[in-house]
Amino acid sequence: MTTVDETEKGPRKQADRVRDMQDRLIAATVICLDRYGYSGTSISAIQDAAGVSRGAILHHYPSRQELIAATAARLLDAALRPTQEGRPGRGDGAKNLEELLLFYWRQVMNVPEGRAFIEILVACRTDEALESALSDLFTTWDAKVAETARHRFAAFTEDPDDAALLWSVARTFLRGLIIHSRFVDNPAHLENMVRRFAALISPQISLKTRAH
Amino acid sequence: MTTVDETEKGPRKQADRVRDMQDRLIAATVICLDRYGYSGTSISAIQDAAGVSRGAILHHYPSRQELIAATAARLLDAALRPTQEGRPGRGDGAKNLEELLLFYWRQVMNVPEGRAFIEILVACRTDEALESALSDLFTTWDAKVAETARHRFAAFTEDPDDAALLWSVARTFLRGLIIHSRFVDNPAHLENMVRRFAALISPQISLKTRAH
DNA sequence: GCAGACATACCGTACGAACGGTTTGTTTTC
DNA sequence: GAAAACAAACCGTTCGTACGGTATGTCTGC
Repeated sequence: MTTVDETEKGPRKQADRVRDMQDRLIAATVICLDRYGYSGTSISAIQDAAGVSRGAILHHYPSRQELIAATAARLLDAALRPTQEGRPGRGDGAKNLEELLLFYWRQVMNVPEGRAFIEILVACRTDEALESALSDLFTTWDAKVAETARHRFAAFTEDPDDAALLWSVARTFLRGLIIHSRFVDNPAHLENMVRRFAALISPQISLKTRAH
Repeated sequence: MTTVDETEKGPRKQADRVRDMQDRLIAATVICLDRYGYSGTSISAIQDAAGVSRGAILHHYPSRQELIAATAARLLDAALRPTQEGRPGRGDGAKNLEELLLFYWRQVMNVPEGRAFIEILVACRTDEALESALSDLFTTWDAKVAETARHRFAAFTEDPDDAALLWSVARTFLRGLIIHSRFVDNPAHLENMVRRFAALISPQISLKTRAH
């Protein structure tokens, strides 16, 4: 009778409970990083945002740093997907580079997940322990994105790696744009900068038509 | 006899003492921001880096935040100068855009002052008080830089503001490159990205020959 | 020109708050 | 009933800030 699936509430399987709790914790961490920054993302803040007790957090992640690292891993994994498979009806699978960059700006970078990840990246620069815990993840992720870019984009130069290089330049620009927001009061101006950058890069790269 | 200027040591004038102390405090703050990040730049850390007492810091700057704000103001003021007047023999007054961007990357952005300023910018996103204390400074500084860019650069479009827009795009990219460093182990690759970006933007902009 | 009043720069300590992490206790699942 | 999941009280440390006291510089009246 315990194996009967109740759709009401209170998941009974332990594996589900663990997954749900960890999802809640990571989601709360993302929200805190976006709202309060890296230093403001204390265990107490995460506790309040997730609506759980202090012990629950430390049970799944023995230290604050491991929770942050797990959050970074999940964010990287999630950011990998819209590149590989265009999510239907969400704006990816754009026909030109301006549409694609605007999609990335609106749906990947300038969202809580993107801003939270930048907080982690900036913190890694001065946090030795966090950096060493994530550096391997970063390099492999970057290589994976480069490989995807090689398949998806075509550059007008002979160098096959140029498309990947240009795509990393584009991501770098979009990340810088998050920081540049402090100088600009009007969000529309930021999108104009995206469009201007797209105009810069468009003559040098072209979207491959989806083959499959 | 008190008006006789001694060049030996021990500044007697109080105004000199104040200036020297504030210089030391701001320099120490820059070092701490670069090394330990925003959250790690505590009063204790600044105290150790400057080699002064705790009370001396709080005397000149009644709170940690005001010291950070004063540091931001000084960094912005210092960053304004190499654009207006090419410092002799330091690499500015470059002949093409690639040289100029590499100069900015090596001598302005990827230095303790540049990295420290990014820490402040990122902190402003989530620190309401710091943001409101600096937002006016940021907008006026950005406008000043744009004005300088309008005079220094010439864009190949009819829009006179396009040069300023492109220059802000370039600065945004260089700032993003500081963050992108986490993904790259080889610093030479970062300079390659600068060169690739310079190649993107070079056909669209041209350096005005210094008239004066 | 100097003595005393005043203002400013600087120092050391103390206190409240918040943090990360541990320990102990309770509930749920198998 | 044993182990895992969760809750809550607790501890040591560190932070920012405030305050009392001291040294140094500056001004004023005679």
